[in-house]
Amino acid sequence: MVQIPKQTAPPSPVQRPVPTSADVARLAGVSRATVSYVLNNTSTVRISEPTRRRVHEAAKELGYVPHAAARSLRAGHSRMVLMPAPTIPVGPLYNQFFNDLQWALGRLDYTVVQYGSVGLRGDEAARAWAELRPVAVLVPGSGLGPQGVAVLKRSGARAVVTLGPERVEGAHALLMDHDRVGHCAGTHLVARGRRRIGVVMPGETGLEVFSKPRLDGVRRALHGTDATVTELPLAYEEEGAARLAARWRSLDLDAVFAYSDEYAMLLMRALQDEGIGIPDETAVIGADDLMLGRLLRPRLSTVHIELPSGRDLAELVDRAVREPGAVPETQAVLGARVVHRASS
Amino acid sequence: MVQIPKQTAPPSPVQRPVPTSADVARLAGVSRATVSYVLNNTSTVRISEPTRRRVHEAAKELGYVPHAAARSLRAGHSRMVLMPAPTIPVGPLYNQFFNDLQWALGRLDYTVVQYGSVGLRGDEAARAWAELRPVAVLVPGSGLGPQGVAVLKRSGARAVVTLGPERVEGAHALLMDHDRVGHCAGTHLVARGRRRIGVVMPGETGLEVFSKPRLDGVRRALHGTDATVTELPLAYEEEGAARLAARWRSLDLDAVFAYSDEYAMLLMRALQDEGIGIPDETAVIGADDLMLGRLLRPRLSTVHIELPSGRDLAELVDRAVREPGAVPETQAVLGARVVHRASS
DNA sequence: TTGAAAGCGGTACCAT
DNA sequence: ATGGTACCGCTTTCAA
Repeated sequence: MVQIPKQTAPPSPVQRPVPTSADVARLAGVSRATVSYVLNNTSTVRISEPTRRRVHEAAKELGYVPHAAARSLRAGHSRMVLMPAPTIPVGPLYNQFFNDLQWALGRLDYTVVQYGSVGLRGDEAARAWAELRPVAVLVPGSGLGPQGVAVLKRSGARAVVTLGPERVEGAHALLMDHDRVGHCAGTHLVARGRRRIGVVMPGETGLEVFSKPRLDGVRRALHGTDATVTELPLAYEEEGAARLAARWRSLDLDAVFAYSDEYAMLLMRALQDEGIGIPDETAVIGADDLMLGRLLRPRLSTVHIELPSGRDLAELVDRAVREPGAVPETQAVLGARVVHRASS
Repeated sequence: MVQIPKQTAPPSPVQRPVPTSADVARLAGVSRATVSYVLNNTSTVRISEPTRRRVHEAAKELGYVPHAAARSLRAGHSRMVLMPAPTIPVGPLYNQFFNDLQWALGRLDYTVVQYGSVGLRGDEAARAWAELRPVAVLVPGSGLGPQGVAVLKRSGARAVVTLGPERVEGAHALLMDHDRVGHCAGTHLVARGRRRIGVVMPGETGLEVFSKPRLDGVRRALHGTDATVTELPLAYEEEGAARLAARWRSLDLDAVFAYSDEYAMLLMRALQDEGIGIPDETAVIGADDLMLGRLLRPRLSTVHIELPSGRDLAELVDRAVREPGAVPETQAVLGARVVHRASS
């Protein structure tokens, strides 16, 4: 072999063309049809064993990999389930759910693809997704309107499922109404005799999708009682929490629903540093039932959120794909229950 | 194979066929070529304004959305950057990094797709990715071998970038060696006069990718000193932590590197419940520099990890795509530095 | 300014 | 048991 100093190395070492089934056919001395039959194990056609071997060998030698786009173009459909990748910080709860879902859909022979749609919103995004011709689209959060659903369906999506606060015309809906989370928390605090209830509203953008309904839920729980709600804007940083804690007594609250366990931890620490007794002076309850709540002292009361199982959702998707004409199902799937610990 | 007559009346509302550019052409009374010119704003060709309008109107009326697969099939390439979706629980650090990256690649007009490859491993997975003919593939973690890289390149990927502990032949490498994290922690603890150092090894499967190098890093830091390392297997649950804490004094350790801030919190709580003084009796240091560390008392020392900026990685990808022949770059990109707080 | 037609990589009919 | 070939939807010469 000739030694070539790396400096003079050609900028483009022969960029071999990507092998196609035609190349495999040529090398194996058969037709493209035969290659297709062999590599797909087509059962409607018999190929002799020697031929099969030659094809397989040729394919392996060339490093042949079929072209998914060409295949699905010809087939007129794909098994791709598309989900927009979340753009907001998303907790371990969702990650777990998503992994389950992915696994379950994989079992049903679907391919899950998370599509990064940064900067696109609403129907623009729907168009971008539609270009990929997914067989199903799962859309967390709100932001997809009936028009978006229509675009997707017209472009061949056999199932559109929203995972969010409200149903959208034409799409299946897994209602995940965070109102219920707030309602749980509110009901609990009232039942514990609390009357002046603060509700943390996180400052991070994008979280309003969750925080607003949770707040509304608290309000709903308090309806008909003499309890009051105070909104407490709070960024996820120590200083803000400290400032809030410093004026805490002037707020005259006897309880707070801290949006999530993480915000609860932030606030609890600030309150404790300020010498405010938990739960005596102020009860605190979080949400999400994360491990960290159990590690706080006092142990953090929380709202445990139950997401649908990945398997269930996968089955819904599969059903919808097989029966695209069916009336869209709508089911409330967000379970919420209080886990009472020491902080409330 | 049995032919299914298309006329079989579906129980569903008429499943209209997906509109194609031919449909648009027909409705607008022009050729498909013209449609393509208009919708793509092809600058090499002039189309009269009235025609443009008719085409746009027809497209809108039909709800036409171009078929990405057909397009890239014809074009011979795509702008898709593929990343396998992480299967292991991944922290806020990675999520942040990924969002940045996605945004930065979006700016460069790439489309980022996270591919759910559950159950596939190694070169099997590489094949599945290759079927999508992405222009670039970013692979976090180990698990992709030189063969996998070859498969991807042969199928047209112009850039393969690994984000992991070691470089892989043929691929660009962003070395994220967690050894350095452990090394930081170890060095710090030794400098603080600690000599009998425990290292938490998390029980969750999949985390060995990180925990092993971190352990090795601690070992490396202690090399040449008289300090000793003790591995401490620990699942992420209270009971395990309590059991570990119960036998803590018998372990005779004066410091512990707790793998991450979250494990540190778990362990710290258990140690404190056991009455073990932190940092006097045992120093504790975590990693990841999460907010929660600042909220613990004593405040948690930690190793701050610096991932490459999404923009940098995006630029690397773009460079690699434009210059596919270039020698693969290898750069260490994982920054680690101790944030000293009160727990050590 | 517009249209006809070739062809991207596969698949599945219909012959042979 | 195989091969020929017509598509799938789109872009892009080349001609008109």
